[in-house]
Amino acid sequence: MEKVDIKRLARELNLSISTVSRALRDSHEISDSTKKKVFELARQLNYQPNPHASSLREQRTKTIALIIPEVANNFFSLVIDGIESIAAEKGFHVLIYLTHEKTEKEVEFVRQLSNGRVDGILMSVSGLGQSITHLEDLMQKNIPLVFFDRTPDELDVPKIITDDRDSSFRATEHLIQCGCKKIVHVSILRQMSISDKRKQGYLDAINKHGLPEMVLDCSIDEEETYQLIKTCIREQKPDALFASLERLAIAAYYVCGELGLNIPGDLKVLSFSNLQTASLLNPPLTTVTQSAFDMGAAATKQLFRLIKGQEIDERTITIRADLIRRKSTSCD
Amino acid sequence: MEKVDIKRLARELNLSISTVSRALRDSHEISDSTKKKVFELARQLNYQPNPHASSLREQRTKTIALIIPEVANNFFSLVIDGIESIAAEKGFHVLIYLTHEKTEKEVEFVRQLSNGRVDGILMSVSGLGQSITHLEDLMQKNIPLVFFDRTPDELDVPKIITDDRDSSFRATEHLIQCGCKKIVHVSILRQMSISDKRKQGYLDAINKHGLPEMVLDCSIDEEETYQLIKTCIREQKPDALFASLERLAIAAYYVCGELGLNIPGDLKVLSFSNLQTASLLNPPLTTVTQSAFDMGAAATKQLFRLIKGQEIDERTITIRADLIRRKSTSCD
DNA sequence: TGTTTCTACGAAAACGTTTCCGTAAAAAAA
DNA sequence: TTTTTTTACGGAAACGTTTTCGTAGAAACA
Repeated sequence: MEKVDIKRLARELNLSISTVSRALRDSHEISDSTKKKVFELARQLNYQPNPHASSLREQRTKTIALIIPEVANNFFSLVIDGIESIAAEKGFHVLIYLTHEKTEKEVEFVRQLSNGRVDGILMSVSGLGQSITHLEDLMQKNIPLVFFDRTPDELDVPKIITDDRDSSFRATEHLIQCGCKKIVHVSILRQMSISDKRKQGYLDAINKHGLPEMVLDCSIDEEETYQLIKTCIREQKPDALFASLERLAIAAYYVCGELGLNIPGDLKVLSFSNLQTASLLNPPLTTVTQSAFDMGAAATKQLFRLIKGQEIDERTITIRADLIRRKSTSCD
Repeated sequence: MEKVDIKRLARELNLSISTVSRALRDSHEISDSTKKKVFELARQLNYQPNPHASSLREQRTKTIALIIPEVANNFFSLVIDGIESIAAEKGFHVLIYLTHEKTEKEVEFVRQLSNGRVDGILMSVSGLGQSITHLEDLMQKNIPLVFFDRTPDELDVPKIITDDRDSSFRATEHLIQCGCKKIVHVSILRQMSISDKRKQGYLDAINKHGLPEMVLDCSIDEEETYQLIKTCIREQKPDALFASLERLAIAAYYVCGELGLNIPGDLKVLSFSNLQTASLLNPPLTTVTQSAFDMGAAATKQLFRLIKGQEIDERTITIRADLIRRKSTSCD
């Protein structure tokens, strides 16, 4: 089957390549009659322009890249949904890269993207607190770049974030209103600004009400985390556990199962989470739920503004998270 | 900041473009001394080749496309993980497309990919039973193509599937062994071969044991599905519900909550599902769990074989699903 | 010494587009 | 009628690579 490119169309129609190209792009320089002929043949042969040739010539790719730590995670899945909805609408393609929380991978991906592969990059950084020179390099190259959720504080870049401190504060006050006196905040990845903000919201609420600060920093390792939580619950006997991440709450549920503790009777549990089945858990889990889809959509819209060269008014967009009260923190 | 391309390297080193290109690709035609010089400068200036120029010239892109119905779904999230793990290993890039179960979108994506954008395509089809001419077109163009999970029976293509019939049979027998006599199989998207196979496994087991066939076909609409399940449970009073899809089991859980039915006392529930939190539900849900990560990885490996032009021995790879027994089908 | 074979490199074509520039013929203006 | 403008198109350069082909000079061989 012979290849179908512009050259072929031109040959079959006895036209020049330039004329065919212009006809396809509906240029005013081409007469309606030839346009019609070109369109007709293109349709017949199912002509599709070679995107790499176009990208090379036009110096734009209609493609964006998404770099995230992981995908098997309700938050990021929903974010992808939001991103895709906007990208598809604009006819853009989306490349996806998973760092698995490894900065080296992030550095490598960024390097790969630094020479015209994409028109812009959306990113939720892995392991913050690490070196950010690769991100600075990217900015220097003037590649449109938008961060979401996990953003580097050190850089002045467009970002989409959750009201982490405030929602954490509200969540903590919810626990306090339920009568909890010993609330432990469980967190991970201490280098992440987002964890810090959540912890800060907790601390602010705790201090406002004169309660004791109880903070547990876990590691990345699942098993170690499980043991830490177990020891904490057994020895410190908190009456509420506020998890900064979904997987920490899951671990807490298992620990309670093992220790024979009743939720919410013995321990109230609350977590940042995007679990769709939160209300089906035993017991239904009270969550602080981020609008993940909206964050993805907002980030993408912002990125398109940058790509189009438009000035952006708000460099930081904050999207409110909702506290959804369920049985794991019920008061009776 | 001046652009850094091969031309720039050549100019600064007083070499020709071809020599630089060859040096970068470590050709034996270039002396070690010049190679060293070229590498050094490339490193200094952080040279990255323009991928579109390479793709255009080489007629290969080191990019694959993934077309799936949705991403906010545990199964597909894990599949993506599996795909990415293999792709990253080979230095390939992954484009992601979501059809949201709409065949029109699938057709459009396929059209967009039909002219050299990618080296191959991985796909789980949307709404089977629809027209498949767009897939036939793709095959005619000789674009490497591998299907997984939801595959079109009509086409002779490489595919990765679950042992849907067999695992469904085993699951149904598990319910029967628990003493269930009125087992209803709930399914959706009746045009999907995968649904058919699951239903067939159920029917085979039911008939083998001389029990009544009870089949409920739901629609895509969430609310309608909910009502159908509710009516079915109330009027037909099954003692077990076998859901072909995760979301149907979720709906069943809600229905039972509303009707005040006890799981597993009044109704045992079992479902195909990749929910990570299945064991934390109330009650823990017995699942038939596909090895989603492995399916993604296997599909990608298969695709790479096609891309390399290797003959593939097994055109259909079946990956076994596991029945994980939990409390929702407990016998006591 | 003369001939052949390597070695190491340069010129240029090619990949498939888009667009700048140029120009006949037709139309409009003078 | 002559001049100017417009219309509709063709030629060729350009995007940044890779690779084919060609060739000086060095090395090997006779």
